Amino acid sequence: MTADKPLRADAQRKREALLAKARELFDAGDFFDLRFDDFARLAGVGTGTLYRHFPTREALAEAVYHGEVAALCDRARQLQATLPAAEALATFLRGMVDHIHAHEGLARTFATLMTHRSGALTEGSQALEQAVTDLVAIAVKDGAIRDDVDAGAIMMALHGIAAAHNRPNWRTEADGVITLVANGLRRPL
Amino acid sequence: MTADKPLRADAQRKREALLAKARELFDAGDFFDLRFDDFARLAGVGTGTLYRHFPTREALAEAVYHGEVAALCDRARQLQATLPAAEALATFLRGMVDHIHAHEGLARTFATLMTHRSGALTEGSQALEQAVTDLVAIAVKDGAIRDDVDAGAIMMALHGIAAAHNRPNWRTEADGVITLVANGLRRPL
DNA sequence: CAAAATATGGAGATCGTCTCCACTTGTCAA
DNA sequence: TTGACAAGTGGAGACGATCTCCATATTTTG
Repeated sequence: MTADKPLRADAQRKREALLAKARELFDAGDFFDLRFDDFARLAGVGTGTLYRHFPTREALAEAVYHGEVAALCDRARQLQATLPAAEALATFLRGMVDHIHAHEGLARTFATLMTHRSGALTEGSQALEQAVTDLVAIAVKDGAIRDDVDAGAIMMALHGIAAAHNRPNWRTEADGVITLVANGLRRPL
Repeated sequence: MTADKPLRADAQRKREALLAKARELFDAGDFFDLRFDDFARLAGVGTGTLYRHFPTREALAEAVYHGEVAALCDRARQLQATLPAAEALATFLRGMVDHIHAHEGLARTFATLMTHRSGALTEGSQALEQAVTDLVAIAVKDGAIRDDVDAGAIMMALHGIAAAHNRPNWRTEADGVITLVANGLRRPL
């Protein structure tokens, strides 16, 4: 399911060009404001080619998103190994806010990926959710946090943060959410 | 700003027809899946008329949403008057989850209204946010909850809940978020 | 190096959204 | 009433974005 096809040389090249340009626009935040056809031109590729590689804008967004998610997951694992469970979780969440803050595109993807009901969760979101689930599981086992709240709830909160990234004082409010979550996770007396 | 124009009789009728049909589809959850032109037909109205009354899909959604928001705000005021502050807030939030659960359309509107960066917040959202802000302010004054978290953070969490309304076990997770928030709001030792 | 397989690009089909205006309906004064 | 003016209507078609299709180009394979 991962090693699909041995892709031809030029195809590989075009695909990479597409991804490179996408990443560029992604961080600039222009990605979602662009006509999809124009994006093809920008990347020096015909529309047909673009569509064959990435059937929809979201598919492309997700491909980019994938790299970022991988990095985030690594970070999660690293924190998990070096910090006490509850702290690892809190630090990870704050890191997510930083990341969303720094990468406009990630926020939008995160948001649209949720809004556009895609039925099944996308691969990227699942990986991220798994990372959170793991962090939570460990913290629970250590008795560091309450055990009656699902990791899904935390994902929801994160989605809220990402979806609202255009609010006037987003940063303060986002930090507020994290504070609430981190605090809310503490075991009730 | 409220009493715009003395609208003609037939115009009033058409407008009402539009709103009625919209409400119907809204609760069924079909509203956002429909071609906007087709919606006009469904309501027995020409496209031109539809567009004059409601220039965009969101405008119409918001008009419907408006009624619901009014009800929710009333509820907030009522709770504020009859319950201790912190409890009023928590109860209100749980009520929101119930409401979103019962009205598919509300959830979607809530979500798209946020995602589609409309720059300024819409009237409806503002009213709702104001209600939450009031509940928070009172609870803070009573010393019932911590004072370092903005009402905006709570709105974000709610948005997260609404945006994710299509997740498999939404209800459980949504309740989880509320638990986190309610718990997180308690004053730190 | 020829043939088969694979990929390309961009012209144009398709499909929602939205505008425009010739016509209908309501209002109001006489 | 009725005429004349204002207000509103509907739907054909302009528009703009997405996506398909296939004649052509490139790579791989034998």
